[in-house]
Amino acid sequence: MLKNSEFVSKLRNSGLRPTKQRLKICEVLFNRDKTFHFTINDLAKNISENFNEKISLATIYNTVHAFKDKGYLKEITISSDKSYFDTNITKHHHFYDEDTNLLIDCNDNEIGKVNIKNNITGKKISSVEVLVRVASDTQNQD
Amino acid sequence: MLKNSEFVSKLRNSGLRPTKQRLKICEVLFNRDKTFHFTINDLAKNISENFNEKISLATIYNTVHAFKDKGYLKEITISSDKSYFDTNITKHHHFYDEDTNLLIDCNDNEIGKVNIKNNITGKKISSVEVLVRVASDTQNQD
DNA sequence: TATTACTTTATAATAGTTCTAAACTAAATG
DNA sequence: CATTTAGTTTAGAACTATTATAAAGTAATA
Ligand SMILES: [Mn+2]
Ligand SMILES: [Mn+2]
Ligand SMILES: [Zn+2]
Ligand SMILES: [Zn+2]
Repeated sequence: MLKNSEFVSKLRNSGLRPTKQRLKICEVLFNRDKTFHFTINDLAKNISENFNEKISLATIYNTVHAFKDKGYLKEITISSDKSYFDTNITKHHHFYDEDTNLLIDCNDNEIGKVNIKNNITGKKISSVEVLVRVASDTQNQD
Repeated sequence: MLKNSEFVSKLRNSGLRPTKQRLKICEVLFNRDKTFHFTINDLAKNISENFNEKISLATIYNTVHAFKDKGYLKEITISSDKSYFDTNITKHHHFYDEDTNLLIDCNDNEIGKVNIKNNITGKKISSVEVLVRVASDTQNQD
């Protein structure tokens, strides 16, 4: 639940100018109680339907990628034709509901720590992500 | 290391006609000692460069998806713009080398069993996949 | 205020993938 | 074996998510 002036500083501190478009996107993404997952398309739709402002799709892409690069968003890839972004930037894992196409955060009550016994020689681990695909009992359960 | 007549039965048993194109793709994918990972593009290139036969890209897509549906291939999604297929259809996890863009299989010596304590109510787990991204020490380590 | 660097925008380009429909071929039928 | 049927391959078009372009606009700076 941040407010406008805080977004201005946040952007300035990141070397990003606080433009009208970026502030609107900040508001939509970060001015909430809970984190959430979205696609670029979700975000574009949200802005065009719920606000009078129009932000070009290119700007939405640019801004989301800029926010990702600055570490304010994480990208989660589920299927090759859809990319999700996550306002929860802490290390966490996901359930993916194949019936609803929704991502659901896991916490440590749900998935224990992943035990990596051996890493590739000469390489550093940049991330560890678990994806648990779920579907209703009556569906195709590949 | 299967041979042609075995591929013919395998395809027939799956309800797929053993066409020249499918048998060639079987040979390229399954007539080897070790499993491996590939993209559609890798496969198309492999066939066009190493064999005299020409298989249309549409057929390669069709066949790879048919093989996936029959459970002879697994699909692994790393990034939204590239989809990998895996001839190793056992449950296993992956390292992804961000420097080389290569997928590397993990076995139980490398990643312990993932402990899922609570699943979503009313849903069945269809898969559990761990992806460990690695990069060389000197790279950007997000 | 004037200058500069960055940003937004519409639109074009790109690339992976899927669709289409005609030609082709394996399997089934008689 | 000849015919019929259903499944398959193919080139190319279409589709869709994403990125590139370059001109107009805006924030920061001098
Ligand atoms: Mn795509
Ligand atoms: Mn794409
Ligand atoms: Zn999340
Ligand atoms: Zn693998």
